Amino acid sequence: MAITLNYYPKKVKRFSTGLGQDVGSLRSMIDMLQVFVVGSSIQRKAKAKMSWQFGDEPELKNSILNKLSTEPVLLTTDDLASEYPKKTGKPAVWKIRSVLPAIMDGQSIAKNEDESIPTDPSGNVFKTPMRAWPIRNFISSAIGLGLLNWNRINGNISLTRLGKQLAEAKHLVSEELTSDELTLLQLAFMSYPYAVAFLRSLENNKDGLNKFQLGETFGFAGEAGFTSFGEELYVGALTEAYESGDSFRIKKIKSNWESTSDKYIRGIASMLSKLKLISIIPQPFSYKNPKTGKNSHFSLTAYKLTGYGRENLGIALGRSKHKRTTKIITWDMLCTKGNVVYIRTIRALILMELDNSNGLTAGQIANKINANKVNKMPIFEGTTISGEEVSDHIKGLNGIGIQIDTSSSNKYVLKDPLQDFEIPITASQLPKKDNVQRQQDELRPLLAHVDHRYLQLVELALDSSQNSEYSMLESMTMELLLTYLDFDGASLGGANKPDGIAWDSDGNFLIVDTKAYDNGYSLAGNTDKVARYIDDVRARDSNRTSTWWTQVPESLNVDDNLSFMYVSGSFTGNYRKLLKDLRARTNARGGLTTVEKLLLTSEVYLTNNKYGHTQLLRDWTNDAIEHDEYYDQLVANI
DNA sequence: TCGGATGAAATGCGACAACC
DNA sequence: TGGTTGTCGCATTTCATCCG
Repeated sequence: MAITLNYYPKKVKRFSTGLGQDVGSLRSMIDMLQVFVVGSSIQRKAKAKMSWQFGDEPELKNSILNKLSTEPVLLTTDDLASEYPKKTGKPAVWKIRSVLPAIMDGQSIAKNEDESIPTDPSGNVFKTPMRAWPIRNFISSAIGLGLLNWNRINGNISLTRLGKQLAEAKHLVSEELTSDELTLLQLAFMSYPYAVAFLRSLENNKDGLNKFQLGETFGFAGEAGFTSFGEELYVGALTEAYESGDSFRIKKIKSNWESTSDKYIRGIASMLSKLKLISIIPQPFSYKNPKTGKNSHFSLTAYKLTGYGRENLGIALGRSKHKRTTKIITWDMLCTKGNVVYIRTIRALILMELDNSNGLTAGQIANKINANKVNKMPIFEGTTISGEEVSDHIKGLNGIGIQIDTSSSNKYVLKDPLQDFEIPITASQLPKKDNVQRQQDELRPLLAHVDHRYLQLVELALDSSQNSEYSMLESMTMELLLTYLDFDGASLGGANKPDGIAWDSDGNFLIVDTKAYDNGYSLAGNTDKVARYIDDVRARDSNRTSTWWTQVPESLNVDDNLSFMYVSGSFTGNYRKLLKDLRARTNARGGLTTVEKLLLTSEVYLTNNKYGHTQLLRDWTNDAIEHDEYYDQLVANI
């Protein structure tokens, strides 16, 4: 499924992705990408500047330098953009405490707090570093453009494949783009919904549109976070100022009368024009000149589609022979201000329902959302969605560049393929979600290599009604071990036999006991059984009732290399003492493994080459049994 | 103007009190 | 008494215009 609901146990770093207010220079954007390329010229420049400009935090500096030379380069927003706080009325601090300020210049000459001018080691004055906020906007836009990845769990930012291509393309130092860069960036922008929306608005306007006209339909128009001054107000005030000949007021209006949406549009326009997709033209407005009494005119900047723009729009919209581009949507783009979790969730669910259908009416979408399991979440606070609300949201989604058409039967149809994205929900927002789904949602984003059907283990481990001699929990657990974790062995089941046995080419032998209990598995009364199995395989006595041990290769040293493992959803009772007794009694390593731990260790095993059977068996038989005792460490290794 | 810059509002977060 | 909720003050994030 393209859109998934993921549950996060812990707080995740907040970072608003998709749009950027202050992004103008594409050269800075590309330079930023090169920071992620070990040994690139930009990296060398960054390191050189960090050597004298970095604040007095050697550990922080070394940590960043280390990350810069470790492939793949992974940096958090703090590593990339944090700054020393600015004091009101004083110049921004020129000392840096992150990497991007080292290569991204601000607009003014660096000043000390007392307004004196510092010099660099060569004795020259230098530009003050770009502030953290504009830098964050660059990162945010690069994520929206599919050039950078942002990992919500650990906050790491890394290059995408396209980002790497662009970072390694032929470069210039000036703002001018090489043809390689132009090609790659045009491709990126045609997957960037805002840019497509922008071009689409211009398509049928031969005379071009100014930022206010574009603002009427741009983004979630009119919402907080997408405010526009509006053409009427702006042009009206400017006409008045011109007619009264008030040049101070003219200047004031021109430089200050701009709101969020207007700013976004100017930024996107600036980039699209550098990509040759639009041209910038003057749009005249007439007024009566106060001195001459004749009609005169002033101009606003307007934007017009170029031939390249029309061509690329055709690619984005899948016209003629082209296939529609996949549009990049992030959860964070779906609302920026106010009750964001609620609104983003609703909008994401609308997209999800449309993505899963060939067309739905507003009422049908509302019904589906109201019936959705996540509707039990407190973030919905028991409210229900109406068809009218759905229609409003869809209008906004069209505004950010996702094309949702209305069919003749009043059905909404999603035209764009969407890149996979997630609806992230954190623990505090979901206190009462039932255990199974909650834990599955929590694990899902962590499991990149383990097949997600094994998430069923979570459900099976808690459902004691499923217990039988040949339980699903047992067979799935053994299937995981034998199919994915490179063990040989068998799923046995039945009386007087272990649930499962496994061994590997290193000579390790493992007895697996699984049991499903909704309230946790207690070892009390369940240790004798496993002790007997251990004795069985060591004794190899053919007179015993069960001779399951004949399946175990005789080459294995079951006296020294035998381990046992209990698998369940959770464990209760005084299991530490019972486990210790059992280990001593059998002289074997052994432990209790929750299905969560089983899945996480499996993921680590499949992810990390250095984590083999030795580490796997150690983790299955150690004393880290409760969630808090293993979770952080395992997740850190994924 | 372009390409960011900025003070302040909005929001999050830890700690500790208060309240079932 | 224990677990949840309220709140106070500080920290971080994001706005909404501002500006050299």
